[in-house]
Amino acid sequence: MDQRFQNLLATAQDKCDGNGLRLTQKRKQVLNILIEASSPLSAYEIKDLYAKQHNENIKPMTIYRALEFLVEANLVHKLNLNNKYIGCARAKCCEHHGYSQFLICVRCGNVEETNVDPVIYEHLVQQAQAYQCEIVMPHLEVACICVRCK
Amino acid sequence: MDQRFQNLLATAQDKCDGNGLRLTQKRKQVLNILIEASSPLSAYEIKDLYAKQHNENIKPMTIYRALEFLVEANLVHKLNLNNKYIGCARAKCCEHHGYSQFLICVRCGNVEETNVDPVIYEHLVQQAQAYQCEIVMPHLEVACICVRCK
DNA sequence: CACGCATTGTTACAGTATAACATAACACAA
DNA sequence: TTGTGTTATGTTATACTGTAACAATGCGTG
Repeated sequence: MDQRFQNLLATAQDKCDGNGLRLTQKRKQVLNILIEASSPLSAYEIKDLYAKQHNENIKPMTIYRALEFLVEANLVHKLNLNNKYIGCARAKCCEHHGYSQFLICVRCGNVEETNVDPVIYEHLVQQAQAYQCEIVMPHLEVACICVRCK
Repeated sequence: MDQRFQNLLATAQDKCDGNGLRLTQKRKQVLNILIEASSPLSAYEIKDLYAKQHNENIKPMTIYRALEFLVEANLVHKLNLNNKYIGCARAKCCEHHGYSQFLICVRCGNVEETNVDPVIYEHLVQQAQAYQCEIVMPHLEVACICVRCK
C-alpha cells in the first residue's frame, strides 16, 4: 500500500483516538477504499470494492453506517451533486481546517478539493445574517468542466 | 389562484415561447404545483399532489421528464442537498438573471433563494482557473439553520 | 463479573431515478 | 393536405440510493 495512504490512515487513527472516536476495523476499511480511490465513489461502488478486496459480502447498511461515522468525523465528505463519497484529500485532513470546497466535473466526475476562500465564507455569512440564518455549511460544491473534458 | 402565481406562470410561458421551448400542459401543471408550494418538493411529492389536484394518476417518469425540462429552462431548480425541487421564486425568474444561491435549513427544509454575490462568483471563477476548470454552476447550496429553528 | 452503551448483523422496505420501447402530437415542407 | 421527421408522452420494468427496526455482539468501567 502506498506510503501516503498509510500516513493518512495513521493520522486518521490518531485523530479519532484523541477525540474519543472509535475508528474500528470496518470503518477503517471503508476509509481505506475511499482514500485509495482516485475518484468519488457511490455507497454501492464501495460495497462492490469491499467485497472484492476482502472476499466477503457486505450489506449496504454496514457501508452507510461507516460512511455516517466518517462524514461526522470529517474524514470523508458526501458530494450531494452526484451522491458520491470522497475521502478528505488534504494533507492535514486530520487536523482542524476550514470548510471544504469541491470543483466537481459534471462530465467525468473528477473532483478537486480546496478550502473555501475566507472572503467567500464571510460573504456567505453576511448574506445569511440578512435572513437571520446560521450557516452550517459542511462544504461547498461547484459544478464545472475540468481541463481534460473541455 | 393567486394573482402572483398567475403572473409567474404567464411570464414563464412568454419566456418559453420566445426561446422556442414548449411549455406544454403537463409541464405547466408541474411548474404550477412547485410555484404554489411553500417549500421544496420531492418528485414523488409532486406526483402525489398532481394526483390529488387532477384526480389522475401520473407516473414518476412523467414527473421526471417535466422536471428535466423545467430545470433546463431555468424555471425550476434541483436542490441536491435534499433531492427536492423548487420553483424559481425570483420576481424576474423568467428573464436572464445571475446564478441562484439557496440557504437551505437542515432542520425544517425551508429555503431562501438569492443571487450569488458577484464577489463570491469572481472568487470561485478565479479558484477554478487555478485548476483550469470552467465553472458551470447552476447554483450554490448552503446548509444553514433558519431563524425559526434556532 | 455485571451493567450500560456503542457497534455490528440481518431483514425488510422506502424513496429516488432511468432505460427501453411504443404511441401520440406537432411543425413544416412538398 | 398529406407525408415526414422531430418532439413529447405513455407504459413497463428495473436500477440505484438510503433507512427502519430489532437482534446479537463487543467494549469500557465501576
